[in-house]
Amino acid sequence: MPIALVDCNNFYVSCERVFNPKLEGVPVVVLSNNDGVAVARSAEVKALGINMAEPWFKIEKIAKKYGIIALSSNYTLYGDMSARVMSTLANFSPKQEIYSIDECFLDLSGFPPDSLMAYGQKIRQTVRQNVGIPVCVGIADTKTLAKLANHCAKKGYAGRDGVCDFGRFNQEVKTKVFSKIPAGDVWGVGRKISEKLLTMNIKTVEDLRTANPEMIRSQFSIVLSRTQNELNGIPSIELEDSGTSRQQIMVSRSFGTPVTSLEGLSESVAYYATTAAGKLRQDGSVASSISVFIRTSPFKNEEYYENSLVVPLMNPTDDTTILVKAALSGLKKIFRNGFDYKKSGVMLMGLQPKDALQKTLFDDTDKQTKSDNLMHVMDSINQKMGKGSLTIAASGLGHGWSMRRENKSPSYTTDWSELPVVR
DNA sequence: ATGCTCCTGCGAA
DNA sequence: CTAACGTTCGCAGGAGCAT
Repeated sequence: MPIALVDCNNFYVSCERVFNPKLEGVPVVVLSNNDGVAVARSAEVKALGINMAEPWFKIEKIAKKYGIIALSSNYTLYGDMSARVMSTLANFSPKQEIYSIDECFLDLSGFPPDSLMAYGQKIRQTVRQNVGIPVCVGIADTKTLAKLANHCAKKGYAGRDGVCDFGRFNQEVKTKVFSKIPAGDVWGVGRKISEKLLTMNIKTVEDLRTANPEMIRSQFSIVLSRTQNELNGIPSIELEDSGTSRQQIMVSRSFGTPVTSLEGLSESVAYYATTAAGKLRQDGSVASSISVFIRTSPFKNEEYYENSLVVPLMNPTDDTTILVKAALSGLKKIFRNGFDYKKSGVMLMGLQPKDALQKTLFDDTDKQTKSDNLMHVMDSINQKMGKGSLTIAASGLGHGWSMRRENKSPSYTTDWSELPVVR
């Protein structure tokens, strides 16, 4: 019955610290793409009152004063570190659900209940030793409670040394702990729902747990009902097998500098469609439609414009050239002159496994084989020579729109050419 | 009435 | 130099459409 939620502490910051010990003990933030907002903060930065998703230009003044080190995000590095953490954790349970880049659930059914604290410690020490990343462990009978236990472990509320097992608490102790935690800290309760809960005088986790279930179901949704069940120890969210492939692929970026022309937008859209098609082939899937969107900045005091369009594909495909053409045809229809565009993107939808693809009347086997060969060559060249070595002409070469990354660390684990030279 | 597909809103990391 | 505010994914529920 027990489930563990293992979550890496300040994951991106911790990744950077593994390779640069000078970052230890000093305030560090990692910024999002385009150096836009803070997406990871060290404990020292959190202590300064800097929030998640705080824009960098607002942090910058404080940063100078306190010597905050700001790093551009390096997703290649974090992805590789994540894979190492996850494979280490896989050894601790026959069933693992990788929930995000920095956390996973482990099924601990059948483990002796009184040994779980020690097991949690073992997990922490092993990950720290093998990968160098600090983690916290929360253990409870449902996924929602395991998340909450992890929250407690991180805050040091209850539990010791980064591990918290609710199985050791009786209801009285749980009530005491739950009464101190805001309802908004519960997994599945975001800004909107916690605001609405507050108007009903539901402030804490304990308030939510003991609220009238019929009222929760009628005033909110089936999702919050399940969350409430889980807070009461009734499992209502299944542990999923990782390995089920995703249902959509999204590639979008904000621009470093605004784009006004159709040509500029076309380059970006072609580039994103190319990237998305690569991911699609990696998954071994084909897409049956592609959606394209563009938008201006929602923050500027100018007229806002955003639009999107879904372009259906006659035959589901993983061919870059077809996907790029479709995306560009959609872009042409939604483009309006006279705007400063700040972002564009592409989404592949209706994904299905390529091998299960139904043959249609329009199928041309010879053409299909040629396309597959071309895509294979494209993928292997990009694999050998580095991402973006070979793209289609429509994506251009200048990339004046591409994002800012002023302070990126080297891709230590995945790119030889970025390793520092040692003499 | 019933069953779809599409779109939007919300949440999470 | 100024201005500058992320990305990707799943799910639920309602709208709109066809039958």
